[in-house]
Amino acid sequence: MAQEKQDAETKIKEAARRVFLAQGYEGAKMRQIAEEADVNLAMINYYFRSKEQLFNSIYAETFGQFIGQVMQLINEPTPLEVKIWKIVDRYTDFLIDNPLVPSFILSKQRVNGGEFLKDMDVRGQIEKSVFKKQLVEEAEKGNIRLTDPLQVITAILGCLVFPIMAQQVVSYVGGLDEAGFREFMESRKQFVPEMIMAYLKSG
Amino acid sequence: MAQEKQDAETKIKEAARRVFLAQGYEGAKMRQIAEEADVNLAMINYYFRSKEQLFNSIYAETFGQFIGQVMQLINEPTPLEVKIWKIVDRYTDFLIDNPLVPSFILSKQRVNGGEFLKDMDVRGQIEKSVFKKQLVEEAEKGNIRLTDPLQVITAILGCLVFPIMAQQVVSYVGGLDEAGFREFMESRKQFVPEMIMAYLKSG
DNA sequence: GTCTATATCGTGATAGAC
DNA sequence: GTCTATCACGATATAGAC
Repeated sequence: MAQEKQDAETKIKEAARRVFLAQGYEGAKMRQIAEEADVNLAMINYYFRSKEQLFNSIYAETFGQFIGQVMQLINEPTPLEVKIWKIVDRYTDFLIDNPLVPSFILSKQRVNGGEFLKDMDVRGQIEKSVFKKQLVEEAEKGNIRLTDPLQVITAILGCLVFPIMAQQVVSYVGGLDEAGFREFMESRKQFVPEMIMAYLKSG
Repeated sequence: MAQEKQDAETKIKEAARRVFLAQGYEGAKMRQIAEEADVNLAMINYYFRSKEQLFNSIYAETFGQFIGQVMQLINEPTPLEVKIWKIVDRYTDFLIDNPLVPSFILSKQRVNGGEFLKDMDVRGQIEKSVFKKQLVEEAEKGNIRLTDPLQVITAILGCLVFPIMAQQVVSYVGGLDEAGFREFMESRKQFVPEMIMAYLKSG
């Protein structure tokens, strides 16, 4: 019951987000967005000048949320092992709720993804992140092995993002229905942290 | 110097493969394929009846190669640990040479990917694969912990496929140029097997 | 701000000569 | 088999009334 009567701009953005996420830039049609927003086609060009600008607006927002999510998790002031479990847990939930986000972000990535990254200073953020510091400090203390933080982060993200993007394949191979796939992702919340910690504590 | 003068059908297929891989189904234009194949636009419709049939032809071929690659690696009659190192090594090389294949395969996946999987009996192949047998047998012998093979395979694939798909992001965050990224993937050939083995031998 | 009507162009596909 | 010319359609975008 929040706001039955949204303004046109909001309705357009929400519809555009749905359509772009599902169909991609080329696959998305302005007509479909207009229809789903329950708005005239001309209205979209009134609020946003073009399809491309509409897309960029959606993309920047989605990308920002995504990166913000990762940054926040990485910088939480909890001990390393607890944090890894928490990152995986929260991030998995996010992906289950937003399964189309990864492919959406990666789709335009090779076109102009670099700009967004620079604008948000993603590199600096990660460079000075609590997570990276912890990996170095714990290694110096001899609690874990010394590793490239980028390898670790990429492993965590890949282990969670990939099955989401390849849900159909994973489900088919494992003979899983929709509930079965969710179970698979749930048990991944345990598998992935255990794997990461096993590696860090080995060698 | 193999075949300077290819027949039109082959030239079209090769051009279509390049364009579809780079642009996706919607983004690819028949005119561009024709130009890159150095062939008239009408020729494409002569050999393949429509854009969709051309795409399906390319997709089936690419998907088949990809799955074949995985199947072959998984079924090699080498001991488990050696095999894991080998799978990662070969598969990484394949991805470096074909970085666009994963997103291409996953792009149409939610549309009709299921059919291809059934046609190739991917599920049966994996079910009776040497790799799965080995995971079970080694666990029974007490050499490794008991795990869901699907979790392990998904981890390996995710750890390798994700950085390839997200090359721009990874490179940016790590401050890597193209050579640096290749190095990153090379060192991943060691990181990933060590991580998997550390997990299997732990617990 | 919101609508209808329309301009303009790019697309996949085909007809038909050679 | 290969070409040129063209159709038919759907796309984005805009003009202009209200």
